Amino acid sequence: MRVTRLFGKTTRDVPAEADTISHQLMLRAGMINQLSAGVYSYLPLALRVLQKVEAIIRDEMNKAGSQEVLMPTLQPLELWETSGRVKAFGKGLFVLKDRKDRDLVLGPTHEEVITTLVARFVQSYRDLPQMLYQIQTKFRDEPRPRGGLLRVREFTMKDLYSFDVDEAGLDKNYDIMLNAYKAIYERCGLPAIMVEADSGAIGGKASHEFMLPTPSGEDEIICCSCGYAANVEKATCVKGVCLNDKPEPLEPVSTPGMKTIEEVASFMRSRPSQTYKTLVYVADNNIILAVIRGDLEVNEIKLKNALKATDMRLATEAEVREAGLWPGFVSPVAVDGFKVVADDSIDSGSNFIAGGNKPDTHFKNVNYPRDFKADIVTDIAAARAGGKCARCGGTLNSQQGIEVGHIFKLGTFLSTKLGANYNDEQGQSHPIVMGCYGIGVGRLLGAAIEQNHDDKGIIWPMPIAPYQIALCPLYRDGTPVGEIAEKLYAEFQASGLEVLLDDRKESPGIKFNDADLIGLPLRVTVSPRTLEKNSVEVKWRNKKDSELIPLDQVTAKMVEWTRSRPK
RNA sequence: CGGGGCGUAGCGCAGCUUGGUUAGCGCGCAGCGUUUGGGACGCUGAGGUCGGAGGUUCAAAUCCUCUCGCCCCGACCA
Repeated sequence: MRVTRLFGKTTRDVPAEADTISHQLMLRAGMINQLSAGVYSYLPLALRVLQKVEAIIRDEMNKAGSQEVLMPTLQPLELWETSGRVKAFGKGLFVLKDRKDRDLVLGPTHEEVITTLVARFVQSYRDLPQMLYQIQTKFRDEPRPRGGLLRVREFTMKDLYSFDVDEAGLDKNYDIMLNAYKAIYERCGLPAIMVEADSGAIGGKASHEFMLPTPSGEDEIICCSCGYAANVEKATCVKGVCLNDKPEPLEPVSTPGMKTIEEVASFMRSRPSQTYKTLVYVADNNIILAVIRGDLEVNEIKLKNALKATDMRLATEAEVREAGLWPGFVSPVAVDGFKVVADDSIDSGSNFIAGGNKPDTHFKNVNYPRDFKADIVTDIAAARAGGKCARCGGTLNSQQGIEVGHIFKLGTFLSTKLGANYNDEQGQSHPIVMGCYGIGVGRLLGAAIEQNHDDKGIIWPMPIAPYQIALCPLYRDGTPVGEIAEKLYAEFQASGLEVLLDDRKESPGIKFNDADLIGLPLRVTVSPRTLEKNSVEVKWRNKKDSELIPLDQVTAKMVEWTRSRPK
């Protein structure tokens, strides 16, 4: 492609709407254009990247034994009512009416459609297992699209679904997919970390996310040198054991004005880890108490899952008072009528300090289960960097990342609802066991740039770069620069290289800056200076130095370099 | 949904407080000339319903009301 013909223009100024680096660079490089909030056009440079990523995905999906299909974007709302997921998606569903006033949704995902499809064509265990995928546009009315391509309302997604006769089959296919995913990111030149993930209220028994580590990512990953890695939403850590003396009698203590754990602990000459913290939440319109050791924090996602709540938030101070509780002195002791969820740290010691459930009062020597009851005791604590790894005891680290893939073991809840069953050898009917596996292709593009850029622009990994080589002739009248550049351009293309020829009559500065901005992995400069030595200058985008390569060797070298270098 | 900000040429912005000629500037764009290894320069030129509607006024980019859109923080995000 010639730059003079390429649709899209680079700009020097950063468009005001862009805050995120990848967003800014894509706009400046002329790759995308915003039509409305979270809705973008992809210009040729961006589309080439998307297509390269898709080609890698297709190859890996096919190799894994799955088949490609294409399902409708327009889906009857009724189907979603049958699956019971209208509420789960809530306002995220784009709903519209057709001319006959029937409700339709723009598909935010395709579990419902594919399960219906599979129910139609699978009757017997002989028809299983099956893996089907598509690469298709999804619509989700996000409350707040942001970060350019990182969170949008219309996006391309690869979604694959597995169908098996039993859990063992699912486990096997899940493993196959997990390895295919690793291969995809590897081949894209984008090292992703696989982490344990929360599967949400609807998810099945296991779920993993693939994260591209980058400081600007909005997800936090907790990881350990032993290989443990989990989304902070899901991560666990060792809570340790505290003083475990003989239980003393429960005793109220006057603690005037002391509301925080720190105040109370220091007043009582104790430590936060010797206290209980009690938080008040509203879950599906009911007041609930969450109890946890004072030195730990509640992980609200774990709490929400423990309660199987669809909606949960901290209670306001007014709601706390209205419930007859005293902010700062709330306690599971001497209280009645609330559901209590306790972290399993509550019995990691003895003689804890807890709220008194009346003003300016705490209890000391609180012991579980002697002094209070909990309806649920489970892990609701937030893991954090610096904590101890539950697997190996090592110290946990944390890093930020962008979620670029998510796989779930769904189980049978959808096949049961939608009637996707098979008959076994005995003629008995069973629900099909499902898994689903998604990659956000557009987000991967944004995340790739977040991870691979410098102050000059994008630095594409070779496998997904829109072109492999930027060919920059520095024209000067009376020199053969133009002629030789054209010859190289033809030669490169004939050798199967993807090359972008900057045939503009612009100054070297403009060409170099634009080349850096667009970020093709290799730059080949032809100038009077290099021709004096019968050579061209070749430079890697991610390296400082360049080298001169003789004209008669450069094509062969480029073929070699575009194949062998990972970046 | 709560909080904050912004809509003026393709892009980045000024002008608005205190209403008053043909609404400016930089980049980009078109033409001509001089330049050419890290965003050159000169001259000439094109390009605007000032987001939209209504109102106040002799007069509105500017004041008032309503409305639409976009961005950021939070909530939310199977």
